[in-house]
Amino acid sequence: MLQLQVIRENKEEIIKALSKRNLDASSLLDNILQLDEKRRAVQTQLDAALAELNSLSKEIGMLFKTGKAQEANLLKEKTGTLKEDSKKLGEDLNTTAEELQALLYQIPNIPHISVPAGSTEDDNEEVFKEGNIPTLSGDALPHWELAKKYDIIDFELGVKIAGAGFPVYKGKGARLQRALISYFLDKNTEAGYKEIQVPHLVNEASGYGTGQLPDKEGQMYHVGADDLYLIPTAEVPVTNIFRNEIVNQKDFPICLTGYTPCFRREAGSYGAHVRGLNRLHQFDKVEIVRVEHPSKSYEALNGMVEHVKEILRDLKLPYRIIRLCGGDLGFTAALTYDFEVFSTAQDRWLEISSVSNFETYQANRLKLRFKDEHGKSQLAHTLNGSSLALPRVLAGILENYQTPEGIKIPEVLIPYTGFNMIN
RNA sequence: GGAGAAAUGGCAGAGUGGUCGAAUGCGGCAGUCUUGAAAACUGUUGAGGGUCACACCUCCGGGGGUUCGAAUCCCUCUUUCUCCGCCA
Repeated sequence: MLQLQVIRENKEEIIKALSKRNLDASSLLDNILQLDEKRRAVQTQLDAALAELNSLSKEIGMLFKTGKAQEANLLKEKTGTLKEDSKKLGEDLNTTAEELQALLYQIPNIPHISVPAGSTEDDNEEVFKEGNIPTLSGDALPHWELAKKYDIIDFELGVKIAGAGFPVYKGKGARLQRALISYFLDKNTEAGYKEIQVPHLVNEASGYGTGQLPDKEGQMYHVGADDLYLIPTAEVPVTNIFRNEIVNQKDFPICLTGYTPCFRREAGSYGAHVRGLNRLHQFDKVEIVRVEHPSKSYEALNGMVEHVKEILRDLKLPYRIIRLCGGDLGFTAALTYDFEVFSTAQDRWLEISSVSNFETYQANRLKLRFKDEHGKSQLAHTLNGSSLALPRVLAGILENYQTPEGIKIPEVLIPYTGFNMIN
């Protein structure tokens, strides 16, 4: 959420920046500024009424204390209309503030200066590419065929138990997945991220804190009886650790990593591109989250990008990094780098990580602040990234590491799997 | 699930209708002293709105009510603790 004060002072710049998202925010911002002005005017009136009421009350108290009950009772009568007024003003203030809030929730984050203009993923900018794309024999299979061939992932069984998009991992498939999780967590821990385990269901306030609500309401599974949401990413519970917190500046950088399953309804996305592990309702992910001083957040973002690179180098997977264009950029992000692994057998790139800086957008919703050197509280910056999303890494490994004899296991994973071949 | 108790500032903990945004202790910050540190002493130290700056307003778990006046009384929700039951 953008800060009102920033909107007040930079309306034109914001409109211009948001046009990169193909959004014309001018009338929205005008409405906001108008409501903001109204809100402050009503607040001023209410404050004045309350101030008078307060001083009358004090006076009455004094009069009673000194035994002048008659005078006190006279004053009492004067409070009636003041109370009525302040009640009305209070109601007016509440509705105005709510309307204002609802509008503020509709504005996405301002794209970073480096974000390219554009409307679809075709306008994203490739910024880095590394790794060798293996040449596979002609009978190379996509991962869903390999999964069947070696009996390591059972999609049909998942359908029986839950539905499409809930695969069952079996035997060496399950073990490989667990190995990846452990490896990622170890790698992140070595890089200074503190491992934590968090709830997999979150309340509404948390959903608003990181911006999934109200923007992506329909994308999350909702448990109606308890009014909780299944997390679509660990970002939500992990970042919400800091909701309503004022952290110590000395604690920066705050670096956390956590493994969670992720649940996404993925309403409306069906078709050939979602076969196999490509798009699931439930999948595993290891996430890294950082809370940073505003002056350090882009340095931190680059650090996170380098970290994910290193993991992919370790796994010897061919990948590229793209900078998302304005049209593809997530609602809450200022700048996002996506990592994509080339899946040889499918002949396409699969997104396996998304690393973003949210600047103060989430922090403003979360009320996540820190005390600066002058003792003033300021909004912190939040960042996060996947390191990594499991299914597509798994797909990439299965497809790129397949041989006529079976699927080889990347060397760094062998200590975790205990085997070096799926056959 | 049943019965009871509680929720106050970073933490601990007072405060049962008026001058309480809130005693006191610890912690934090600044200073004095010291070669330096510790100790001791002194001062300072919640958040938000509002203002050029003041004034002023709001907040004692959330919401509502009583009252001229609520941290304090009432209702309700949530959470925590104790006991009982059940249970991975």
